[in-house]
Amino acid sequence: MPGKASPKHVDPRVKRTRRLLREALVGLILEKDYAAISIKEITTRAEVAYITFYRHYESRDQLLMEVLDEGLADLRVHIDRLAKQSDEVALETEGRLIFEYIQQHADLFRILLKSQSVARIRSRVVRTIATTYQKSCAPLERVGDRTTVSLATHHIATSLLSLIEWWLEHDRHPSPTEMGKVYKSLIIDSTLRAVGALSASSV
Amino acid sequence: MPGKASPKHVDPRVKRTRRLLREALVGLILEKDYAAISIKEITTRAEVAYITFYRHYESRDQLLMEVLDEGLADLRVHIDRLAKQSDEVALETEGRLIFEYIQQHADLFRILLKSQSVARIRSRVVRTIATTYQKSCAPLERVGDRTTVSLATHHIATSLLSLIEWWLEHDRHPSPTEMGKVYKSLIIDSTLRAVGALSASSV
DNA sequence: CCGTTTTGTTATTCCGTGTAACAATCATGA
DNA sequence: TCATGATTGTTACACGGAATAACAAAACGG
Repeated sequence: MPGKASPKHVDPRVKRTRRLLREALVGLILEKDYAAISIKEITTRAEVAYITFYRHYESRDQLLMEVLDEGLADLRVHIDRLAKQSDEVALETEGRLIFEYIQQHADLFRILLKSQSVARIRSRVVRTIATTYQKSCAPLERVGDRTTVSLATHHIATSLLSLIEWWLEHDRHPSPTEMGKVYKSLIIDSTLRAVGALSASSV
Repeated sequence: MPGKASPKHVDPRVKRTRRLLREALVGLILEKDYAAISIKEITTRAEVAYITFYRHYESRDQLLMEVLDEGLADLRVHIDRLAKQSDEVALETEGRLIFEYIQQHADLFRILLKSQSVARIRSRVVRTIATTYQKSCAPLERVGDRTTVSLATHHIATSLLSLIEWWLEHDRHPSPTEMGKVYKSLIIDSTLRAVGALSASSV
């Protein structure tokens, strides 16, 4: 993680202010369209002076990034933990666990999907998920062709996000167990089979 | 198409103004971020008075809708024409034709994908494509389960958009012929196979 | 407790939105 | 062709948010 060094003891006022601003933004995103949220609205809800926002962030997007980075780091840990078991545990179970996790963190995912409307953030999330699968999915590692791997991981990442979006929009109707089956057959199995067919015919 | 009746003879000044505004927006979207485009910028480039914009559109998004509706109507005609041949022509060829079409209309698709950052517009585009496949894809019509069909068409639509995005970002590197193979195996074949497996196990 | 840092208050500048009134221009049919 | 209605341009205005500046008040940390 390239960036500024993280000092051990941050001023408690700074920690508090940043937390209040993050919480305010999260609340607002769940209530209304992200594009319609003003800095003033954020600071008012956070019970913080207007200028204080600019003392910590350059823009609304930067604050959103910080919020999502926290959530994605958590998600990544979760997926990585699952990936280590992927040889033993069936893919169907892996899928079920993913959707159970989403169910428990529905708010985070609503924010994540809502903020897909910000192009930069969307591509960042896609890249994060794609990288995770590239590292964790053994069959993909064995494919030599870089283009095919790029295509496949991109497809998996966007398809998974799309599937999650569809699920949340349908009030999480099919159970996580059923969604696990969908995840396995529609996303993972399908992609791996297609990758096999494509690398055989040398794309 | 529900809406206001379309009179045969529109005032030429109105036609001209709306065309100028559309062209100005298209040019601007190709140059910079959609969110950063102001009404003033649009009217200035269109060489039209500021207030004239509001005499024709309620918002920037509405103008963008009009731009995309034109392009999507064209695309839809193209896809429908392909669909009618889909029994005779192989899916691989259908995919090749789609990507050749995209290559010829790269600007339109760049705009379409860029404007995905507007949530409302994105879901509208997804719905349009999904509906097209629902009507034209024979194997999907035979599936009784409405949830599965909804899931499958949504998956096809978002996957296709995602694939197009990936392709344009990679400078249209694999040829349309190769992309046709990808389209067939990664999107259509995969989805249909998965749908078969899922409806068999009754999702 | 005192110096440092952070936060709050107030004011200011700039820019975009959206509306209104009136003048000028254009289109069209009698 | 020319009179009438519709469209466009010009100017002005109110409103709100973005972003910055200067100074006062409060809180931290040693």
